Amino acid sequence: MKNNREEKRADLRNRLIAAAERQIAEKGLAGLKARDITAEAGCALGALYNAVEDLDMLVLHVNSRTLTRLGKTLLSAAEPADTADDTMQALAAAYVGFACENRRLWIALFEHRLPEGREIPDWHKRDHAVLIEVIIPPLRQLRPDLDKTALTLRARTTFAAVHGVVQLALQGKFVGVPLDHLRDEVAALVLSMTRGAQVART
Amino acid sequence: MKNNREEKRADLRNRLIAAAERQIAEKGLAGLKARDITAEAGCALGALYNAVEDLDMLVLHVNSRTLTRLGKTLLSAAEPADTADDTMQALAAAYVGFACENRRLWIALFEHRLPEGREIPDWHKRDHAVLIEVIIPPLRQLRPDLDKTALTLRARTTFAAVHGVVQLALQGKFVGVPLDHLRDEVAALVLSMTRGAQVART
DNA sequence: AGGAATTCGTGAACAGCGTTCAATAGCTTT
DNA sequence: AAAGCTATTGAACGCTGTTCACGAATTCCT
Repeated sequence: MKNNREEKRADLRNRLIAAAERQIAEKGLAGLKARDITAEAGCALGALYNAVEDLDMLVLHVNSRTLTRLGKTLLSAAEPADTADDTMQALAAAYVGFACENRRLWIALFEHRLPEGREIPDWHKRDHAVLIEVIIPPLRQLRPDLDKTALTLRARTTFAAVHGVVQLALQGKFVGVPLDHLRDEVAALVLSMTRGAQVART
Repeated sequence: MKNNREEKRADLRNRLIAAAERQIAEKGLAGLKARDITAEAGCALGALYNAVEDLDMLVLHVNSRTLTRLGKTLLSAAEPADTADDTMQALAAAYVGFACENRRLWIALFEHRLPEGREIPDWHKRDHAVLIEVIIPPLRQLRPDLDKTALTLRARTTFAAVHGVVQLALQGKFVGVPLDHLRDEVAALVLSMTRGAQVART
């Protein structure tokens, strides 16, 4: 029975990730403490470092989970729409909705940073990709003149633009848009980007 | 001679802010340590807490300095241009330039967060205002239909959109635009926003 | 000018943090 | 059933920001 061993190991790992996720959702990334996590997961402090390399890596696992949920939300939001404009709007609206409903977890997604010199592991990078991939199909309709790499580049820019508005608003950074206007402003931004894309062709 | 007292006090304060600024520029916000700052400023550890409320507040002072420099950069970039489109492009380009040349200090501007429940003091909020104010004149030309509050709102959105692209690129967040395409992509975004604004009127 | 009063700088001490590690307990294999 | 290996434990470590009693310096008052 080697299964039992790996089973328990994976179980503890999941309990730790779940506890960390719950605590980030409750108190934010800055309020995440190793001792609280292990207490909630029902293990000793040191066990965390056997199940997972680091606290940072634990956060990355939580973030991957959040990204998976966000990806599903975006994919199902993109489906029913017909025109590229509508799809863009639906994606942006879904993004705003997810960020508002999962505020602290969403903030952790972009607030967290590895200590200088450490590289983000590939398995986590892959989970980010969906954010860009969902934008490419509608963007291709709007900009049939762009080739694949230019399209990817523009998709990143488009994502980042919407993301910036949401981020400054959600972290209450004073220069950010007030929360009750966030949806409308994002919609206006996306509209001007899609309209502008069709006119500009740059 | 009350002057001497306040003079020395202000001098130490400035040395502390300068040391913190230099160290953020060198090692980033995460590498900022109270002991290193006081060592560089030439005072004891405890003196920091007499000159300044907190490490957080020291960072805010550094950020205010950065914002003042950024504000000047933007103001002088906006001046010579004639059309609103050009002004917008000049502002965005100046913003990108400043962020790239003052990378760590610029990142600290948006990475730093006060512990939950603490409010950003007014003197620091005021220093943020310039980021929005420079956008309003050209935006008013593009959108003469909007009233003052709607204009402010749209200015925040416009800023946040550009900001988002720069931020994700500069912190190397993988979904971000590669640094060597940043200038072009921001220019393209601004173009589609200005063109889109003139067409959309929303 | 000189003593009193107030303020300031000092650095050891404290509490809290992430992380490590020798010892212990528990499972797996022979 | 015993040996061998791995996982778990929690005390201990080093580093953090912050505090505070003490001594030095400066200002104020007469």
